[in-house]
Amino acid sequence: MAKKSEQIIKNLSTDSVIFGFDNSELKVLLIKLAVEPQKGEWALPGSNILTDENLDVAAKRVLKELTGLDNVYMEQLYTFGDVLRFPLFRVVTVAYFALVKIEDYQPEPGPKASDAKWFPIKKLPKLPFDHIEIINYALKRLKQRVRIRPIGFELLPMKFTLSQLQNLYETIMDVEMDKRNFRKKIIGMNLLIPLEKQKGVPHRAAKLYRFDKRKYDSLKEKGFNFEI
Amino acid sequence: MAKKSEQIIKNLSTDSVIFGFDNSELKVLLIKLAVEPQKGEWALPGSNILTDENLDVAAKRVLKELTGLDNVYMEQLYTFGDVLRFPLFRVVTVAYFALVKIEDYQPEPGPKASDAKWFPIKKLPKLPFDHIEIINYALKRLKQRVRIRPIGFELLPMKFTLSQLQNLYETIMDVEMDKRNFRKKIIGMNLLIPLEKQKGVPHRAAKLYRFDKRKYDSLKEKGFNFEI
DNA sequence: GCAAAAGTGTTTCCGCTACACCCATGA
DNA sequence: TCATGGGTGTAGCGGAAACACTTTTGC
Repeated sequence: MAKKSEQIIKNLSTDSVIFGFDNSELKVLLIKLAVEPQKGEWALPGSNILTDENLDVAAKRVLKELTGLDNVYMEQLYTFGDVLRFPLFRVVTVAYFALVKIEDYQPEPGPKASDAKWFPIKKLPKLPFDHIEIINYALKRLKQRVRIRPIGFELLPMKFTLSQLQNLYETIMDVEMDKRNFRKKIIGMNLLIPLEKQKGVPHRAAKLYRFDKRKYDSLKEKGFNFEI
Repeated sequence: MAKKSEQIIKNLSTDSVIFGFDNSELKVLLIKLAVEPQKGEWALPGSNILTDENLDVAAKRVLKELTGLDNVYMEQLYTFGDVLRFPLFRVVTVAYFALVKIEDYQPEPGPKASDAKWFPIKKLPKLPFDHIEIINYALKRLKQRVRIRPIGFELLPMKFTLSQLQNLYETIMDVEMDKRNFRKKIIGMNLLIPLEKQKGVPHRAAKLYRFDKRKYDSLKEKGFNFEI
């Protein structure tokens, strides 16, 4: 008999849009469904919520179970509940979005997924249910968030160059930026800690930086606004 | 026997934070619960969602049933699902926030509510469950939204003066603004249509305006950003 | 005529934009 | 030595902020 802790809420699920960035493209992590219906189709990682499990916890658990990912930036996105979104019965899904340092992570599908793979946001496969709508909503949210909160760093390796950072912003926001102005602005915020230089690149080595989260947190309390 | 359309989803509900503005204070509409548990307590209007009813539709229906309100600005806020938020069993609630022209509305409690009343946001009664948390979240969202989308107008009468508008912004955002700068900015957006003057006020009569929604919608398509 | 709110311009300042060339490194 | 990206400063413009007095109206 199932323990109480493994009872699921029948009409509720969680789905996550996981973004990664590989220095040139924004990507989304999808899993190949291993169970009917829709077996074999690529979809957002998602599953049911347990009756004694908080929503955020459920989202994290599902992510871990299906993709192996742990300890990533996650934020509740929106709740999608169209009556017809799931064909068999009514399922309302609380969607989350997650940001992953793509280099740190090699997809490892869990037991309920037969595969897990990064897809460029511009070349997504056909997706079941309303998953494409959820991804589009997440992308819209990401574009907004990245401008006003320093969450872009969640998509970069711990140590990154200013060019990588600029490239990230340009890709997500789909604009071109002036290199000097971008650097002035970022450096002016005093939230980056300069580190050593790159090595082994076939051009002048760039300085590496890391994001000073502690400083940001304390500035934020004093009303500082991150904005690019 | 209940029609299929009246089956409820047991573990899901919707709650709404309804804001109103009476020219000096921001207020929230609460209802007095008419059924156990918590009978007699003031709370956010909320109820179950039906199995064949979209979330937005449910939120609107519940609002109408409990408060008589119809045709108001509504937006999904966040989904609150703490395991312990409801004492009897697990209930996840999809919260909405609504903006109401307070002058147009005299509270009329529906059959499931024994009373409905506006409370100043700074003088709320003790609320059950996590309702205070939901209100605080809604307030935070309102403060953000009002700066970047012209939804403040939803809180004012159709015809309003610039001072009323400024007062609304000052109250919501909890700041003081310079009258001349405020007027320059607002008028400069060209989104207000000047109307006749006030009558019967014990001081110089102010010009009334109304918000040009059509114009805003077409500007928005061209990429215009409302921002105060 | 007085109280109360409406209405109105100008100056200053700061941040955003535009813009082009030299440097370091590995191949 | 060449290809590739790294790194740097300044001038001009425009929008934001600061600031105070006159006007209209009802009582």
